[in-house]
Amino acid sequence: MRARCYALSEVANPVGATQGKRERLVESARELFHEQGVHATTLADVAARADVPLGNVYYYFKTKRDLVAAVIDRYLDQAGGLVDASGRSRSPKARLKALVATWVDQRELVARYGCPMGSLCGELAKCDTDLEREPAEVFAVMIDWAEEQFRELGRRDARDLAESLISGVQGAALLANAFRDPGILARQGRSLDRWIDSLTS
Amino acid sequence: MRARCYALSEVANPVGATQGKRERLVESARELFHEQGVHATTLADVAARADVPLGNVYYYFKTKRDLVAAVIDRYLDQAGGLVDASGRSRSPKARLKALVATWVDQRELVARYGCPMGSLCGELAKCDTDLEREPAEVFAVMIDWAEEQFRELGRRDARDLAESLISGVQGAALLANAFRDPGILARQGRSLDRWIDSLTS
DNA sequence: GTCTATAAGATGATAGAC
DNA sequence: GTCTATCATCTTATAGAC
Repeated sequence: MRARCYALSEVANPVGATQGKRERLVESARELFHEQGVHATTLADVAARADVPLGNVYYYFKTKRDLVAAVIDRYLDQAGGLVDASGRSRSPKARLKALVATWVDQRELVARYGCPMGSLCGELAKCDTDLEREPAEVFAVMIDWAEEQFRELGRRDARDLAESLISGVQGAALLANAFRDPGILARQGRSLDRWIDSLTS
Repeated sequence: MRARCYALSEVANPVGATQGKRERLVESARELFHEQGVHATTLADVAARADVPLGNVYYYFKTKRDLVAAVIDRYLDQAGGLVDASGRSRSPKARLKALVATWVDQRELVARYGCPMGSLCGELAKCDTDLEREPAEVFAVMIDWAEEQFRELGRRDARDLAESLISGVQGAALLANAFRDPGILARQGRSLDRWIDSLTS
């Protein structure tokens, strides 16, 4: 919902003076938060990557916290898109495996910097701002969606299974990052696929 | 190996003038890194909790990086102890479940601040220091140990299973932390227990 | 070994010209 | 709306008295 507000202001002035500066700032921040972490990323870093003067950042975001919130909103939208992208045409099992594949396909990036959402979540969970709980919403979107799929499979324990799935992906991402080894994510992805295939209603 | 060196200097002067100050500093740092994260924790914070004047910290640790390294070493020792603690008397399956229980028993703390080692690992993975890979050693100790247990069960795919186990625990810890819900860790712990029980050689 | 004071540098945020 | 200059603060680290 918050995301929509931001999007609207962009749409209202698509090629105007602001020229997607806000958009560039958010994307630059998202990348840098992933690569270096929120705390280690300065507003000067973000401004430089977005090719925007430092002082101008504050025109778009009153505080650094607001910029972080905007990045979370982008992930929220992305999670929604990820979930929508799994078309209704295929079977629930295929859809679940498609979700897992999203991480496996990005295993090089994940091994280098961790899961974008997972690492952001871990970092913000330790913050004193009012953002601690926000990234959990992103996971909630994915878990809810996975739960639906498991329910379509006729599983009563759909919620548990959904938590297991996301939990498995996130754990694999963490280990892959720790060891800088994309192979861990690939292997765990195959394990999860086999697990999904083996499920009976 | 690094851990032993530090320990020796303590043993050499168990109740001397330094009076375990170094020990207090490491333990305070460990707690604060867990609660707030490494980046957000200042040496002043550590000094205050350890009841040591700020300037004195630098007598024990030349840089903040060195203090972080000492905390990792403590986790390495702890991981070794955790693994040793699982006595040889019980079955491999019981030993594996005992490992899982270690996290489940601490679910309140994990839900609040995340897995101590997992969150440290995630944070350091993004660092530019030479410490990025260190926390992975802690996981390596646990994975190697779990692999042994699975091998005793006669599993050829012991390595994969060991990665799945630790990955499952870490993912559950991450979600529990994101949602501030110890229940997730409890449920995933039960799932992992059932999974271990269901394994055949 | 212990501690105070402070230097040196980085960073979030603001004021105000254009 | 845009951007420069700068303030105020925080944090690592050091110098040097005791």
